[in-house]
Amino acid sequence: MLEKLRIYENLDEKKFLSTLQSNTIFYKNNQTIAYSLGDRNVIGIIEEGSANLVRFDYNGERTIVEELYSGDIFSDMFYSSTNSELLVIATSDCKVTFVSYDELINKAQTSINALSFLDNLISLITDKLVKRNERIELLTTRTIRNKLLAYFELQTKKINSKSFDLEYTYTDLADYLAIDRSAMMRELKHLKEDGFINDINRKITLLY
Amino acid sequence: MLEKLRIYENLDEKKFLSTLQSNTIFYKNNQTIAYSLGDRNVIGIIEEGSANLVRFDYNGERTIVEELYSGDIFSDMFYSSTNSELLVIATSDCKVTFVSYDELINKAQTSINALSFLDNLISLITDKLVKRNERIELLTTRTIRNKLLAYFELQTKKINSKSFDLEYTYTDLADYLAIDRSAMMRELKHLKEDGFINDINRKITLLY
DNA sequence: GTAAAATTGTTGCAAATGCAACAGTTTTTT
DNA sequence: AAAAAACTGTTGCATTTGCAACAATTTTAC
Repeated sequence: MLEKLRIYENLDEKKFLSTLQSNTIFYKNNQTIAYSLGDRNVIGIIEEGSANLVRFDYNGERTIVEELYSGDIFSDMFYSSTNSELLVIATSDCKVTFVSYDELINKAQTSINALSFLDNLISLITDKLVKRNERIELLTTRTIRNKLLAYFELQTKKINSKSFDLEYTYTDLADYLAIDRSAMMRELKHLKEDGFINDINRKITLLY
Repeated sequence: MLEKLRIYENLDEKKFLSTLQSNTIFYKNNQTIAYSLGDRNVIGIIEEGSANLVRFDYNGERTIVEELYSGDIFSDMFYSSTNSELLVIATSDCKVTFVSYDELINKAQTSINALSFLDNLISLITDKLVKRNERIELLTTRTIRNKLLAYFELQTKKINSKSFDLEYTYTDLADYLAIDRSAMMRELKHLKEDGFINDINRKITLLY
């Protein structure tokens, strides 16, 4: 039995979805999830599986903007339309439900389920905002060393321990911190040499 | 007569605020706006005036995280509590109203005003998210030249014109892009020399 | 309207960073 | 089980960037 998704907390999911004109679609791995159906204000919910929100630069280069897992939501509402083209691409077979935000607001007047959904929606959006604020805090430090240390400190603070397992590959971490991978590896070596950290296969320990 | 703030759109502000235990406080310029009153989930609304959300690093250095103007909202909900200390400091005499998010959700079941407020709240939060996404897009480009061009392109796309007036001082722009100011000035000169841009006191024009 | 503070514009220099390239390892695919 | 792909680890080198410092200009405060 699957755990209840955060977006459906405190509400009767079946009843709620039946009152809206929601639609649920299954996608195969690597398929593009077409969610920008002309009209804005549609919210996609990853019910099962995972997907990536990716951006294609003018020169065709691909960047992962956000990794989406079961329970995550995505929407055009969160991205400026002036930016480069964004696509959501399944990274595994997945099940996605779409609901209309406008309809949701209408229904919230009469449906306690819709109101709870709205509450959960705010919680998920503020979570995204928190994550973005964290990332900006990392990106605005000026040196690779500081970026790494800030990232490591953030992780250790989150789990309240001096050690943690890297959730990214080094390649992806370099991407997340927007730095050159080889330069990052070099700095990582310096941090070890200078006794700031320990790194035993993917487990980072802060030594200060 | 003041224009209606976005957060109060489609609702009777007076009636709405009277149903909640909201409180409105006046602050003098440079005063600290204490909003983190132990309990989380309080939303502050800048009714009049302006303020800065600032962070103090471990070494005491001050960074402006967000500039708040009339109509903007702020809340602990949007920031990870593991981060450094955040303060809201008035940058002019201002009037701030605080409402409890939890109370708001409760009231939304019965009050159409509260529901509209919730709708507006989502709109303002997603706006913040859009802005953060934009900033991250700029911060993840690798060179000063690309940061500047990306910023300039974003501005021109927004107003659909090749020219625009800088909304920041150069000092602040360097801060926003997280680059050294003097290095930015140097690169700006190169961009002019190479015919990419024109800069006639604060008015930037893209020449491509 | 004058003084003080902030911003702009510039430069030399040292340090940090990105780039390119490649070998070794691990993971994924077929 | 073999082949392909992705990731890790490393280095030399050129370039970019940050830092420090200062004069000139503009803005703000009293």
